[in-house]
Amino acid sequence: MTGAELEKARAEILALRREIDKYNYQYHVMDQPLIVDQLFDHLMRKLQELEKTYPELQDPDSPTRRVGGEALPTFTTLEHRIPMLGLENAFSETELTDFDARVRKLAGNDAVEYFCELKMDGLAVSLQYEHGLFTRGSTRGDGYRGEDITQNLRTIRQIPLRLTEPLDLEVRGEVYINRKDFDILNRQREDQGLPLFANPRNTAAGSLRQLDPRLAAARPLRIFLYGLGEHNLSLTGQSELLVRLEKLRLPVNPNREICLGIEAVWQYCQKWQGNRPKLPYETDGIVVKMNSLELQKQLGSTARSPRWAIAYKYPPEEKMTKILEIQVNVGSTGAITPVALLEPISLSGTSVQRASLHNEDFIAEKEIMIGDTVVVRKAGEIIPEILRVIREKRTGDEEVYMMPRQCPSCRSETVRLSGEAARRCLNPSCPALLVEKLVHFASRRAMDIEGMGPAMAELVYSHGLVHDVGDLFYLEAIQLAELPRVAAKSAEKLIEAIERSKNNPLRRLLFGLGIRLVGEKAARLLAERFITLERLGQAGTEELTALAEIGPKIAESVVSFLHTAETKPVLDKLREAGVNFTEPAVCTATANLAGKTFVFSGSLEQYSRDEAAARVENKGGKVSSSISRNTNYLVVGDEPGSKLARARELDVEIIKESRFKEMIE
DNA sequence: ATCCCTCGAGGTCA
DNA sequence: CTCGAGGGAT
Repeated sequence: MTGAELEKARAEILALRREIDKYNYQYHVMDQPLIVDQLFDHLMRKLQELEKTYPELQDPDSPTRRVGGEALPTFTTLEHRIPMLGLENAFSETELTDFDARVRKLAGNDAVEYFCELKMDGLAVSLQYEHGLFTRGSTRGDGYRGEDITQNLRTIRQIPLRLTEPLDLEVRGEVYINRKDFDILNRQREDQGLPLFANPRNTAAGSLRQLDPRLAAARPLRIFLYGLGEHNLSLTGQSELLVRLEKLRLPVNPNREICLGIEAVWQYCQKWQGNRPKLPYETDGIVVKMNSLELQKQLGSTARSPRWAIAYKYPPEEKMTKILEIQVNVGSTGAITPVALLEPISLSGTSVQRASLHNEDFIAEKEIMIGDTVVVRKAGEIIPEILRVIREKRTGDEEVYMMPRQCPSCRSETVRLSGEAARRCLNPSCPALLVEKLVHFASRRAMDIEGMGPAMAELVYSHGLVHDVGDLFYLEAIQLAELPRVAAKSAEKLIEAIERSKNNPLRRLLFGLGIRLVGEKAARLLAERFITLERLGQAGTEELTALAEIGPKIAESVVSFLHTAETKPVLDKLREAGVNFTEPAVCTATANLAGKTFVFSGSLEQYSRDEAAARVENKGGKVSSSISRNTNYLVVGDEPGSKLARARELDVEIIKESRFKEMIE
């Protein structure tokens, strides 16, 4: 092969790629096919052949390489350098007006220029481009870290693998599926005898979580981009930003508008609420942002959401159905919760068959009877909720419901402690309660023992292998494999998972023990303060109450748990088995401030400068005494000095003590 | 009074 | 994935 030949091939390949990218864009983003499909396929085949002949000319951003690579064994997580926060919700005009009032107060008194766009009912994702090349993409996750779904995102034809400019940029948007495409997909599945999908949103979510990108490629995923993460574009307004994204050939929703003042926003909301069924995709509301990026920055964010934006949510669909029966569940705290079993109805795209009745006061207040016809809706489009009874529909066959006086599991008497809404089973050896405790102990946020879900917990308990969480650590694979429907392989895996869990930090153990009122937050606080379980055990209520955010109730609950007769044997078993009872001083998993430099100005309420500095360094960050371009955050306390102005000059992010506290915790 | 945590809830898809 | 009631802390 001569050099000239290679050069010729290179030129041809580049031209082909550019051409295909153009047609792709016209077809998938602009919805205006410029050429017939056969011609497009022909070009693709030609490119594929050329790339096969000249492997040295392969390129990861070639249109032939959208579906590449192997199925992943598992997803890895990616950190969002700038958190992907959710939005606060507004459910009425009043709540929008309240939002407007807050914004005007913070930004000055004029009518605010708002940027309104449709809220897509899909999944938020982040796309990273380096020098204009698509390198990484992830889900929103908890807002701070998401899953790396690069391979799947690459299969979405609307996402350019190369931008029209060589920019470093993180764009954020929503992946969704058109209603029509969803119907076609379901018809295909019907033909293939596969189970049908329930709605576009969950299908999109499931598709992005496919480990094999070829499966994701077969789903009709689409995307609209609407925001930025890290970037260095210079822009002044939200609407300008979207135009800029369009120029980069990123797909952007055209149904957007600038509205001057909140009345105009409300009209926009109503207009699109009316037009909702006409849209080719599903929307669940309107996103309202301040258009000025300058003002956005000025208003900043709270821990969970920006102050300069709100999501107006359309009122949820309501339907009538019948209560067939009322069931009671026993929770891991002994709380007995009634649940209504409903005649199945379809609501917001899913089938609804159950709804929580919370407690007996709820039932009494709504005057709910078995057999009643009730109005149901999905709160936030997710959780089924009973709104009210239609009394006119009563036939006289309805039955009054009484919460059971005896625990459905162990028959011991249920009681309602004064001041509590829940009726509880107080029998510490109630089977339902013990199984729930096992499940909680093994759950992901607690000891994270994979394979010990409700079914397995029930199995090992009912076969007498495990009576409390301490017994878990004495299980043997052989015992498990003898249980019905448990294979040798899964038995071994479970034993391994149990073994691994011995190394968990104390906070997970504390949380897992299921001490009343001690959730993740309190468990962590206690673990970090006392370091070992022994030292926590020596603490009295006064010492605990002295801690911020631990009051008398939590303190009492902790002390009584640790000293009650039932606890000791469990802790002995855990200790004997070699379960870790200490909290590691520096947790590398949370060393999330690596490479970040902090500067303080003004006095902090909760920490001395030294303490604050120690916390930052503990997490891998650095503290400096003067502001420079390299400073990542200025933490301002009471009466900040000249550093504040300097930080504004240099565009250093300014955070309050509360935000700082979150970062170091 | 307010903010935020705890706890229990449902449905879908992997 | 997400909500809502209850309740603790301040």
